[in-house]
Amino acid sequence: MNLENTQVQMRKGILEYCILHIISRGEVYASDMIEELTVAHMIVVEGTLYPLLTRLKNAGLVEYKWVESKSGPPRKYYKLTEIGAHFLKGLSETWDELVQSTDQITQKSKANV
Amino acid sequence: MNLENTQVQMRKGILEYCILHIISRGEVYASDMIEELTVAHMIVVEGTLYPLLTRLKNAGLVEYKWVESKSGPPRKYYKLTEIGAHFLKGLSETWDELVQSTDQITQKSKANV
DNA sequence: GAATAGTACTTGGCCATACATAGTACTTTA
DNA sequence: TAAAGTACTATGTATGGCCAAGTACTATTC
Repeated sequence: MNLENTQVQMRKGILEYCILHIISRGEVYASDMIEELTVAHMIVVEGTLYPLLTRLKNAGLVEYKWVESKSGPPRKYYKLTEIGAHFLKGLSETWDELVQSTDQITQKSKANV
Repeated sequence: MNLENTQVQMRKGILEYCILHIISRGEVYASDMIEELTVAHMIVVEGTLYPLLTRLKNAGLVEYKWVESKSGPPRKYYKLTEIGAHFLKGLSETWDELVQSTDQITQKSKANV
């Protein structure tokens, strides 16, 4: 039980939420997502992202289309489905509640952080 | 992939953080913790909490003493060790950063939620 | 045009954790 | 002594992040 591992555990589920949000803002492919997550200091590697995207696809939350690239193989550009948009809404509420519950326990208030 | 399962995934790791916080505020035993978590709308069941406490104990983050009860078997009253207090501090920073990163991606600011 | 490098996506295995469920142990009460 | 309640323990399942290796396509270089 080390700090690094706990950080990994904390990311679970949250990553899915973040990915859906990124996709909801416009069509993107995997490398775009990794870059955006990295900018936000949420490190993600390919081996995490690609399986996640496949799960989202299989669950019908996202869909993609192949787009040819000038510099390499074609890319999968993702966008949300209606189901995905609905799911994301529910997830947002869950996240907000979770943050609120955690703040309550850790005795922080969102107002003065 | 349903909402309920994702909620479970979101809780992973965060629960450990909350438990350490609760213990840091004074000596408590398992039922106290479950009650406090329930009040904060973070549902936890015995099968989750007890193994977690055992992990924390084995990692040296918490210690306990047996206290006899007037109504039932003796209870384990937990408190943080020095290592645990230090660990909790690191976890707090991780959590704050994670919330911040997520807010950035979801385009919320903590100031006006 | 064959070899090399770069980009994008895929797959299999490992580990940690939440949860359900069943079980153990102790105390009080009838 | 049996029954009920409380506290803790143990086992098995499923999920998901991560590592590492691999596949496939394109462009570049000789």
